Amino acid sequence: MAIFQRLAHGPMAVHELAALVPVSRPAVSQHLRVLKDAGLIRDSKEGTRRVYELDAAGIARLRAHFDQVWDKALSAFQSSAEKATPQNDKAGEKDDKRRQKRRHS
Amino acid sequence: MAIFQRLAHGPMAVHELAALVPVSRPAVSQHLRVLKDAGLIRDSKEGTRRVYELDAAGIARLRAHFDQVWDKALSAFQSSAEKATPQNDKAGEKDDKRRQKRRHS
DNA sequence: ACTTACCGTAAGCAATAACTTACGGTAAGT
DNA sequence: ACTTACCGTAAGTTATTGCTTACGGTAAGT
Repeated sequence: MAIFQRLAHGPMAVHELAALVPVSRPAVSQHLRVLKDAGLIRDSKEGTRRVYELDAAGIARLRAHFDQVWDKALSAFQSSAEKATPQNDKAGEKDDKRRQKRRHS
Repeated sequence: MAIFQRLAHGPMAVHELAALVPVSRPAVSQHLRVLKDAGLIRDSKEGTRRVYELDAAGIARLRAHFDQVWDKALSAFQSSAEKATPQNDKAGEKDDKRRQKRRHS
């Protein structure tokens, strides 16, 4: 996470990243590897260095996945809440705006 | 996660939940404890049973936190990407990058 | 060509997380 | 009162994660 947040400030090489976190350089490489496998970052060779940067598409994808989880949880929650108290289901519609889905690019 | 998603289908008692996941009942209890400490679920005594259900406010709170992370990452990424390609980057890019070779650390 | 700078991967180890069994405790049925 | 059903917690074990050191490999400077 700390590594990910650091990359949000701009592309960086591995040894620069390693200087900013309290772990060794190979450890940073390993973190970068899982982030890359997850599609959240990309890398490019630049001389003997290897520069990593965020991958906006991958981040958007993960974000959409989480949004789906939250939406499903919240909508199912309120439908079951209505079923539990069938007499007041009119009072349960107060959060219309929260159900409004976020628009992605 | 599997336990959380199950609770999205409606409130449930512990032993019911345990029947749906491939772990023992105490393990489910421990997971529920973590989720409760995180404010994502609530529990209510119902006879000898204990029924758990999602906590909409806690979920919304976590969702907001994640949204903030994504927003920060994507916006920072965009600004740095614009700065990296103000016009055509073939001309001066190599020089610029090489210049900060071992300035740090 | 050799040396330097950077990097990824493998192997081994320590810390942590996740699970199981065992136990005790409360509420309801008989 | 006893029994049954349900549950949380503690203790101990196993699996997973996260890190370090060690090594080899490529690109650039000399």
